[in-house]
Amino acid sequence: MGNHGQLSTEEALERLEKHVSEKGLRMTRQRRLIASIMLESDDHLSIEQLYLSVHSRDSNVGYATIYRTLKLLTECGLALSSHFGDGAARFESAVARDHHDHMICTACDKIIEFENEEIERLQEKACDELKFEMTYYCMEIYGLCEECQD
Amino acid sequence: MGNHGQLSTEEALERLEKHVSEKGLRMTRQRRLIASIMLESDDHLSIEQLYLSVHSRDSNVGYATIYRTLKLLTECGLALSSHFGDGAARFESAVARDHHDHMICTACDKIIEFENEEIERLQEKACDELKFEMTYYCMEIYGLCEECQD
DNA sequence: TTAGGTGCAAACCCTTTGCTTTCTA
DNA sequence: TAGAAAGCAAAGGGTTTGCACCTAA
Repeated sequence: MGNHGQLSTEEALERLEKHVSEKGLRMTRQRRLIASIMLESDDHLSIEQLYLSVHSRDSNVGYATIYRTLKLLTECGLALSSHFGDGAARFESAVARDHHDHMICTACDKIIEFENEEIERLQEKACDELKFEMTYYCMEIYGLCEECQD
Repeated sequence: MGNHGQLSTEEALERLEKHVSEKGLRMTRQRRLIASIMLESDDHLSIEQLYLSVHSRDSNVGYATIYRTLKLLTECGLALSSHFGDGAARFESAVARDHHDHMICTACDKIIEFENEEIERLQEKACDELKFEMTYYCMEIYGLCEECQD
């Protein structure tokens, strides 16, 4: 992992531009817009939420561009995707904050975030033992949040 | 969690029958068939694999019944679903073995299973602290397996 | 006998793709 | 100016649903 450190949106955009130009691709208005909305959010955005935000600033952008840009962002480590409960993917900034995990309430769909360095250390140890080279991981705990327990 | 203990297929079927009758539902040939194939497998079965197995024993069973039965099995804790890399759901027996987690090689799609009680203990602790009542969890580590590391 | 279940096909939803037009480098 | 990206709509893949017929209890 080793992606600790809160990059600013500008620094993240630079990283994206660098990544893009290294791959012989091009930076566009849409990519910048989508990236900055994604990076400035603290939430787990669904594609639809993202689409709506983007659309409110540039009503020509379509879903295809959102999907394509998100793929780019994920590739270069600026975004992380999850599939809580599943159905649609959700994305969150990978650089605005340290890695964290999720508890998902199956009654009200609330998402509680938590960090646990000890668990991360144990995961790294488990990977070492099995000679597995971790790129990223996700841990999701499903159950009932305090309010939803009968 | 607390679902340690290797139930036999028969015991698991009894549990399913009990669950089904408690809900005022009915036990059918198809449900028994799908459940036993699912429960006897050591693998992470895709719906398609399951469909093929089931179909080879009863060629009338369709996908709809597989999906509906799997939902039932998941509900009563006999099956667990995951979405490795995502796309299609995969299911595995929740009672044939103790809980374990997965490392998924993003190059060759191999799935490595591992158990780590220490991590489970820390998860429980994290839940206690946040007053979250865990039903189940999944931890997936993505990366490269030994053979796929350049 | 009476809900509930099955099977089939159509519907759905999310995501990807093909193609033409537009724009970055 | 060449080649990548956008935008649209259509295609795809997995999953769910509606409905007529069947079956467990």
